[in-house]
Amino acid sequence: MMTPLDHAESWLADRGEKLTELRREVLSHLLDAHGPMKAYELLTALQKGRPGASPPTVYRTLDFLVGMGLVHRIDSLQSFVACPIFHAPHQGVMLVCERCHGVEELESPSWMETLRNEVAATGFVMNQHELEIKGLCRACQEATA
Amino acid sequence: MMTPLDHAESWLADRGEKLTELRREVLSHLLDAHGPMKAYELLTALQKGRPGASPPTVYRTLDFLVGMGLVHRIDSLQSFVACPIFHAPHQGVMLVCERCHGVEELESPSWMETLRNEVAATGFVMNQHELEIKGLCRACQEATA
DNA sequence: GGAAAAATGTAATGTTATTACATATTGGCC
DNA sequence: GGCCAATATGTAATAACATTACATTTTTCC
Repeated sequence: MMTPLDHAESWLADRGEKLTELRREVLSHLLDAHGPMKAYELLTALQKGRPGASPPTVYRTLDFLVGMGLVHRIDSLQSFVACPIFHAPHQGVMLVCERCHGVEELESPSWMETLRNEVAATGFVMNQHELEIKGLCRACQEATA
Repeated sequence: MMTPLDHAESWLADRGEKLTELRREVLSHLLDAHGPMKAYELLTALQKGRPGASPPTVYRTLDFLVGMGLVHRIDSLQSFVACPIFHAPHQGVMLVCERCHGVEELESPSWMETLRNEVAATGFVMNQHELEIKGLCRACQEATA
């Protein structure tokens, strides 16, 4: 049985990087959360087993994981979420629920190419396709109704 | 000649709100900047003529202007930009240059409806259509090349 | 002109993120 | 094994961003 952490490890190995113990812990917390976590929430969690953990500990590790595509930063929530689909490079679209702050990730939807073309028509070149779309997830629509 | 500030004033009047002196100053600074400004940059600018200005002064005013659609918050830059098109309600797409941090606003592009429909197909309802797309603006592409 | 609502002032604090430098760990090479 | 360089982590301080709570002033409207 291949766990998400195992996947992450081989994903990194393919790129010449290592899943160190610290990185493993951080990613593990994010995976367990099943949703976005704040940097300082992660810090508190880390400090349970690692008394010396400090902000740079967390931010450096997050920078690495985000750079490798294992974690996404959600700007509008100032939070971080484990990427559920890191078996391949992908273009993520984040659906951010404004009520519960849950995040669903849509992989490479069909309109991405249209979007890219129309943006390019203005002379602007998209680098990064992490779009955040805000709204209400299904559960919160039902709860609100 | 109808200045942007005059437009803003009548836009607010139509909605039963006022462009007070403080709001006018903040919006004026944002318009002059021709690009995104940080909250504390605005604060420093305000303090020139208003010694008592403090963080709440700025954040409250920005909240108001954002709420009225005269200003957009750019989450990825933690900055605020005057909206160039507040003559009508619109769906903004922000093209954020990763090099110069300039922001161009695209009004209601044609793929918006497709996007909305495809997102809706997942059970998620979009509330707010302020998308941020990161990349390189034309000028920075040329400078880099 | 007086009460209620809206806007602004003021002080303190909370939250998020970075800088700069020290130490430890790993991996290659002889 | 012993050394060097590169990578990773530890540590202290501080910078940058944002909110809370409450006081005061200004405006609105009867």
